[in-house]
Amino acid sequence: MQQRLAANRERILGAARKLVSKGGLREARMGTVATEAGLSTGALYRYFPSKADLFVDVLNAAVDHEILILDQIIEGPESARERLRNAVASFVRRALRGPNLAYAFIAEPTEADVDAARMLCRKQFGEVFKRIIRTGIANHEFPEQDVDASAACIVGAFTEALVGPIAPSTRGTKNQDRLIDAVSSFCVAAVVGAGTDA
Amino acid sequence: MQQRLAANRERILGAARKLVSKGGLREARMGTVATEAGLSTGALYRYFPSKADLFVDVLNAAVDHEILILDQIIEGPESARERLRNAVASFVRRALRGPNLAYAFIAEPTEADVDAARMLCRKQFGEVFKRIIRTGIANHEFPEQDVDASAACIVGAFTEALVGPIAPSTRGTKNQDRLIDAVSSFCVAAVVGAGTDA
DNA sequence: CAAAAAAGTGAAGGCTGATTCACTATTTTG
DNA sequence: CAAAATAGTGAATCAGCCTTCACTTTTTTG
Repeated sequence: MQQRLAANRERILGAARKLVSKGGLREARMGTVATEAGLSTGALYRYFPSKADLFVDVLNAAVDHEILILDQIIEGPESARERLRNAVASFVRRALRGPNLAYAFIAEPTEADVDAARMLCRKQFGEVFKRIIRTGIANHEFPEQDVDASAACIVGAFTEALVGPIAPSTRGTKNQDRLIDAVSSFCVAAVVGAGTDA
Repeated sequence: MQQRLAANRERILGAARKLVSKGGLREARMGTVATEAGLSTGALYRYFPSKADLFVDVLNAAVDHEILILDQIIEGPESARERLRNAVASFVRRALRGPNLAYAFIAEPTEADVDAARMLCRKQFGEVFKRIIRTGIANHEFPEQDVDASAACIVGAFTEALVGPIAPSTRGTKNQDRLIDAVSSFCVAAVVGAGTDA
């Protein structure tokens, strides 16, 4: 019975995740989540106090997972340049593969409450990249640069390349690999060469 | 009397612009626009068939203006690298100065209708950057690269650096200049060095 | 097993905000 | 100037959705 409850909670989160990854927050209705989870709308409110709470949970779970993976890459033994490249490539690859959850999510503002959480998540991603950049500067792989700005640019760059309207079509594994490579090359080159031009 | 009408239309557009640049689309209500313009809500609908139409007009006007400026820079006589740098710097500078209209705008999705327009605008910006990149590749200033991806990355990068939550605080002219420089250096370095790392 | 507690239901309520419309005010026209 | 046309008003309407709640069903407890 405890199990039933826990299972329900999971089913709700799963349903919410699924809906977001399909149509974005914009199209995620509480009613649909309920149906998808096999419950009534009212029941949702025994598990989550509000829509915002539910989706903030979904968001955080997804992002935490992603951050964990990035952290591992960042901690690796390779050169900073290599780690930076891997981090970006990994993020992009995962975004293209899996049902693009965190990604559509990260790019799409909505109600103020969820939005606050979203911003925090982007900041978290930024922090990860700041870390590698600092490391690289410390051991002279990268030139001195505005770390905050560079991190913001990196996050912005791959986000736009992934979900933005400018994004090239990502049909086919061939194109995906090409995109992964293009985006990570872009970011690496930017960080390696930043400041050069000042 | 024709004048009165034209003037009203302008006042409405102006009010809408003002509200968006202050609080974003999210907080722009038709009623507020009306008040701000010195009219009643009903009157707005004699000038624009719907909220979406009104704001699409506002968006397009702002973006057209911006594109025009970018185009001029792109057409200039400098090296491709120089023009790229100038284009990015100009965009960022203008965004930081003026009431950040197009910018908050470009970054913030809403109803499907307006959103479609927003995506088109981003695409337009992308096109401009593709153009310089192609030029630079043609005369061997830049290495071969995925032009679509690079353009997407550029637009994403400066957008995030400007309005994203990662964006460093831009209080003070000093910081602003620093940011302008950091972002344009980042983009130039990326394009100049892209592909190097493949 | 009966009573109490907990979980679940889904239609009704409420809120926010765009859009409409019956009406008034102003302007044009003959 | 009277009549017709056009502009403008703003309260009422409508729509979408989240949230609540009076009630039913299931589970726990003594």
